[in-house]
Amino acid sequence: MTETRLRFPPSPTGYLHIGGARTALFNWLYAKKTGGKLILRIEDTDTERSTQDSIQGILDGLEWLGIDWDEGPYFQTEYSHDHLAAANRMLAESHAYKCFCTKEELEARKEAAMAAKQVVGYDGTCRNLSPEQVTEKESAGSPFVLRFKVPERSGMLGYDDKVLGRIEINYKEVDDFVIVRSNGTPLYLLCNVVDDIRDRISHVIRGQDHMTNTTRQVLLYEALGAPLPVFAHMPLTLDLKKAKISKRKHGEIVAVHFYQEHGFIPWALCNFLALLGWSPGDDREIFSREELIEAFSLERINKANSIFNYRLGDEKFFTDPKAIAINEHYLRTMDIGEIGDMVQKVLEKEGLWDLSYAGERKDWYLHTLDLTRDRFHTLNDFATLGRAYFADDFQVEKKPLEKNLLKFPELKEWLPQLADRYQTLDLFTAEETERVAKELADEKGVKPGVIINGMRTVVTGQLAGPSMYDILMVLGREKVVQRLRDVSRLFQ
RNA sequence: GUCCCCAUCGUCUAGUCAGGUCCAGGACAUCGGCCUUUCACGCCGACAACACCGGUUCAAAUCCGGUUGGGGACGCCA
Repeated sequence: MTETRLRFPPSPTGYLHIGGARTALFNWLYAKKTGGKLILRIEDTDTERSTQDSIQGILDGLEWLGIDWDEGPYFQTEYSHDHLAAANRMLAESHAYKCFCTKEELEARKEAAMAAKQVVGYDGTCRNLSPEQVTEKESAGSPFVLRFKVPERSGMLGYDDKVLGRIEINYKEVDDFVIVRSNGTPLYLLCNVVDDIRDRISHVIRGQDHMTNTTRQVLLYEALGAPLPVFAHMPLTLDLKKAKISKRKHGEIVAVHFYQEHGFIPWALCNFLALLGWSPGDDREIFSREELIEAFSLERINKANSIFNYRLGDEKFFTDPKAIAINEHYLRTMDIGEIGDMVQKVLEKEGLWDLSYAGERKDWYLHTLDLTRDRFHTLNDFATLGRAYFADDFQVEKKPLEKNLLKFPELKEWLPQLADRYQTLDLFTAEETERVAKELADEKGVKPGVIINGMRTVVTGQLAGPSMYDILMVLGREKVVQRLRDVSRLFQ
């Protein structure tokens, strides 16, 4: 069997979004699965909208996700010679013809067809121009485009789709499409096929929104005398209103960098994306890289579109709850060293990173992450909810402040007293600090919870957290005493 | 409007090709409980779906037809 060759061909007209990332992921998975190659090709023939920033954004996004490629990036504009050669060959072999219809004429005819509720498509006006007529128009300087000449055949035009099965359409439904613009530049339908042939692409995995393109491209392959690749059209990812997700309509929430900025673990996002439109056939939902590659197959890609269940304006569920759940799973179960590397970037960005965390305090650093990660949802939480572990300027949240502190005014006196006792403790251990805290509660005639929760609020700013005495050990006597003594500032 | 594709819990899905083991399984979310003198994690439990109509069959979520619904495409964008 010859090598499988797949490609991811983004057009650099914006950031990488999750739909594109998912397409890239599926292609990557299949390439890995079959021991083949993934080719990255930047389809930048839309010079109006392509930008350098976008190219960089796509590259960065793929790198962050861990989707690597074997060849490229190739740039489509660098192969325009190939595209034009193919177009000229088709013209010479009567697979294409010059069309002199102007945009205005086409527009008028289209509207007329719409009004008359007829099929909207090119009517073939220039298809049967005689050589003399063509020469005449050309010498008159009339601009022209090149149109593909759809064969006059009865019956059906089709292909076998790996996920959808046989797809067919009647030849008469396909109108003659433009392959080269009047300014001489080739169009997507053509470039894409020419490049896929040159790059020896064996499998084309793309969204179902390309299905009509595929039927027309089948004709192009035929005209160019090239064998058809295997086609697999993935279901689309829809928004809550069941519209195709797009950068323009959905903005940040569908951008890969949004997840990076919100503290997602890259592989967690890949894992989530893989489950959107594919399943292994059993109950597994969490996959390592190797497991996913092993389990993946084109046949198990779903036919039906899926909905990206994002939520806007929800603090905890800022995106699809399942994506967050998967992220949490990795956050709690991954090797703490790997988590440490990822959190380092977050802390650096927030100005909370200390070089000693990678040196003499590394054990402390990793222990702290391990202690707190069970309650967190994203990597960013270490710098926000967990800020008190790395800095003194943390915020005391309103809810615990009112519930655990202001409600008990006596704590203004008691907590500094506790600080004094901690200060003079022979051994600052979990057992000792617990004993002393309970002792104080006993003396004051309150439940230990009053002291403990007040202490938690002052020391971490949070309502929830790990075992109080574990926290004290991580923070160390000095910080604990200092924060407890300073409690009066919160009673202002 | 025309063509193409699709249709199982709120969401992601298993089951459909080889009809019975499915009064439909898992996950997320939600709700309840256990655990925890915090909150989570974890564990246990509950709620919740075969779009509709007809046909084939002893038997249909599964096969066939239709209806409805949803999506996509209809560019000198990619």
